[in-house]
Amino acid sequence: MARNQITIKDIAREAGVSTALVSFVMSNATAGEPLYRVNSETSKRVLEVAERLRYKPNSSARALRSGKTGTIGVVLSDISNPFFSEIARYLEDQAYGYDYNVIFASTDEDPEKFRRVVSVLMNKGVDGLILVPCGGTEDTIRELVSSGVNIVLLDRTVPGLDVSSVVLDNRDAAKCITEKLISRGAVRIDMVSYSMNISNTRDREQGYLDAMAAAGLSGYTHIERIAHNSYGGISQYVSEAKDRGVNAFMIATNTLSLLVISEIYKQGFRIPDDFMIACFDRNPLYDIYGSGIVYVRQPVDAFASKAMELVMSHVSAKPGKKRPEEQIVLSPEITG
Amino acid sequence: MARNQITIKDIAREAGVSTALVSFVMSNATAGEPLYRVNSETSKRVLEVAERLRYKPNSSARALRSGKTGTIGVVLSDISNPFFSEIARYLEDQAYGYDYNVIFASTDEDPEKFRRVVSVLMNKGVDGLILVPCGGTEDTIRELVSSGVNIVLLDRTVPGLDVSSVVLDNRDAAKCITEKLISRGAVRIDMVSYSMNISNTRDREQGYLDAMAAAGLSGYTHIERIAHNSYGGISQYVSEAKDRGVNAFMIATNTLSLLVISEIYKQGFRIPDDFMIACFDRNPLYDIYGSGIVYVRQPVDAFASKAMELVMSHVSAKPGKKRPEEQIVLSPEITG
DNA sequence: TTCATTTGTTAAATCGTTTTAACTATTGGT
DNA sequence: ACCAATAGTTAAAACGATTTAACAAATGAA
Repeated sequence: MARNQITIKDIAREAGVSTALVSFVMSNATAGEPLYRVNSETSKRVLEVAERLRYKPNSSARALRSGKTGTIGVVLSDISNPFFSEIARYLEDQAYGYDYNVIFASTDEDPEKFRRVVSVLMNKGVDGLILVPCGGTEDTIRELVSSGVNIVLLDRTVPGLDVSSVVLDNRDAAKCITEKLISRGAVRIDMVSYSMNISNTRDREQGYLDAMAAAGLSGYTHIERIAHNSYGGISQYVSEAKDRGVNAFMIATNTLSLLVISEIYKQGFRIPDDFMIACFDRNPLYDIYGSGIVYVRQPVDAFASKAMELVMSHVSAKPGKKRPEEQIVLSPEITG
Repeated sequence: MARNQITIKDIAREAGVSTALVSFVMSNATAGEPLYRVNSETSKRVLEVAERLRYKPNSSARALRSGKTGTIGVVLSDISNPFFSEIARYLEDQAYGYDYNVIFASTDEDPEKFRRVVSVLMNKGVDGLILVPCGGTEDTIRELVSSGVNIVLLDRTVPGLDVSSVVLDNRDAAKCITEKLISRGAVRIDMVSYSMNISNTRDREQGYLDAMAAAGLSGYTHIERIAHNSYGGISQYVSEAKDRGVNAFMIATNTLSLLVISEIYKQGFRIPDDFMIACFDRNPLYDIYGSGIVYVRQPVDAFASKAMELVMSHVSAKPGKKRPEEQIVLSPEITG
C-alpha cells in the first residue's frame, strides 16, 4: 500500500510541541472543547496541523502500544446463511458506531474449525469475541472464558458457564408457531430439526412438545433429526411423512425450511393444501404462500446491538473491574 | 484480552540465540527443512522452544515493522444480500488459504459511504482492497488507483481505468436468458433494472436489447428503471405491465427479482401462467416454479478466487515491480 | 513570604517485531 | 600462506504510537 505516512512526529514539529502532547490531544480531544490540562490554544493548533497534514494515526502502532486493536472477532456458522449474514450486517453497522471493526469467520458447525478460527482471531489480536457456539465447542469456550477473554455468545448458549449471551426465547417461539399451526387445523405435526446438540434447536424442540402437549396432541409427535450438511434423506422423509398422514411441518431452521419446502413442491404437493409450515426466519418468498407458512421473525437487529453493547461494555471496563456477565433473552415476533 | 504474551525474546533467551535469529527462523522456516544460512540444529531448537512455549507472534508488532497487516479490505454493496454474502464466504475461505483475513464493509450503493468505509479500511491498514464500485465512486477509485493502492474491482468495472477486475460477462448472460424466454414463447418482455449507473446492470440491459433485436422483437422493448431502495412503485408497475400485455420479466438483480415475484403473487397472478421470469442469481425456492423461471447462475466461487488471486499477486509483488493489472471476465451458467 | 496545588508540557521508556549492517569462523582455491 | 567467499550469528536501529514520571511556571492559601 502506498502510504506517505504523516506521523505524530511531523505534527509535533510543525506545531512546536512534543509528540506526547500531540498524542494526548489526538486521542482525547472531543469536539475541540475544554481539554484537561491542555491549553486550548495549543490543542487547537495541534488539531489544525493534524487536519492540514491529513494525519491518519497508524493503527498498528496504536494497537502495539495500547494493546487494543479496535477489532471484534465474530465467529458464526456460515456467513452465507441469510440469518447470519443479516446479523453480520447489523454487527458491522453497530461496530462502526463504536469506531470498531469486525472480522467474521465461519465454522460450518465444525468444532475443530471453530477452535482454529478462534485461535486465528485471537492471534490477530481482537479486543473481544462474539461467538455462535456449535456442538462440541463447550470446552474451547470454557477455556477462553476462564482465561479472561472478552466473550459474548450469540444465538445459542452454553449451559453452566458464566458468560454473556444474547439469544431468542426459542422455546416460547417454537410453542407459539406450533400453536398457530394447530389453530389452523393441523393435527399431525412433524418437527424437522438438526441432530447436532445446540441449545437453540433443543429449546425449539421443547417448545414444539409443549404446544403439542398443551393441545392434547401428545399422542402424535415426531421429531426428525437431520445431520448437518447431509440432506440426502429429506426426499424420502417427506414422502413417508405424507404416508403417515402428516399435514404440517414445524421446522427448526431456515436452511431446513427451504429444503423441505422445495421437496414438497418437487413431489407435487402444495402449501397449504397438503402441508402447512411453521418455521424460523423469514424469506422474501414466504409471503406468496399466505397463511400456509407461519414463521418466527427473529429480532436480528436487537441480536446485533445487544451483543455489541455487551462486548463493548467489557472492552471499556477498567482493568481489574470486570463487568458482570449478562444473559439476554429476546422475544420473538410471529408472522404469517 | 488477557494474553500472557510469550515474545520472541523469551524464545531467544531459552534457546540461547538472538532475537534476530528467532525472528528469521520463525518467518522463514518451511516444514523444518534446510534454511539458508542457519544451522539446522539451531533452527530446530528454536522451533522446538517456540512450540513448547506456545509462542504466538504479535501481529500488531509485525504489522508495524513490516508494513503488512495480513488483512484485505472488501467493500461491497450489502453483506446481507445473498449474492454478496455468498461471495463473502468464499473470500473468507480464500483468504484463509493465504494466511490472510478479510474485513467487510457495506456501502448501500452510497458513494459517500463508499468513500468513508474505504478510508476507514485504509487507516486500519489493509494490504489490499477488493471493491464493488457503486455509481458515483469513479473519482474515489481513480484516486486510490493513482496513489498506488492495491485494488481489484469485483462484479462491476469502472471504464477507462487501468485496474484489475473480475466480472461476469453480463451482456452475454442477459442475452442468453432473454433468448430462453423467447424460445419458451414470451414475446412482450419487460426488463426491470436499476436506475443507478453501474456497469453490470448497463451491460445486462444491452444483452436484453441484443436478444430482442436478434429475435426481431425490437418493436416492443421496455426497460423499467427502479431507484435503489425505493421500491414503492413496483406494485403499480406490475399491474400496468399486465395491462400492457407483458408476459415475461427479465430482471437485473436478485433483490428486484424477489420483489417482482412477490408482487406478482400478491396481485393474484401466477408463474408461468401469467408471467415468465428471467433473472440473475439463484434462490433455493426458484426450483418450485420449474421452467417458469430461468436464471443466471454466477460463478461466485470463481469471482472470489480470482479476485483474491489478483489482489494477492499484487501484495506479494516486489516493491518497484508492479504486476500488470488484469481484467477477468467470467462466463455465466444458465439454469431453469 | 512560603509552601502546596494546579496547569501545561516534555523526555524517555515501552510495545514486539523485522531488518540492516557487521562481525567471527570456517572453508577452499591459488 | 593469503585472500575471497560462505556460513552462522548478533547488536542495534527502526516502525509510530501511548504512557509514565517528572519538571517548570503560575496560582492560591496561609
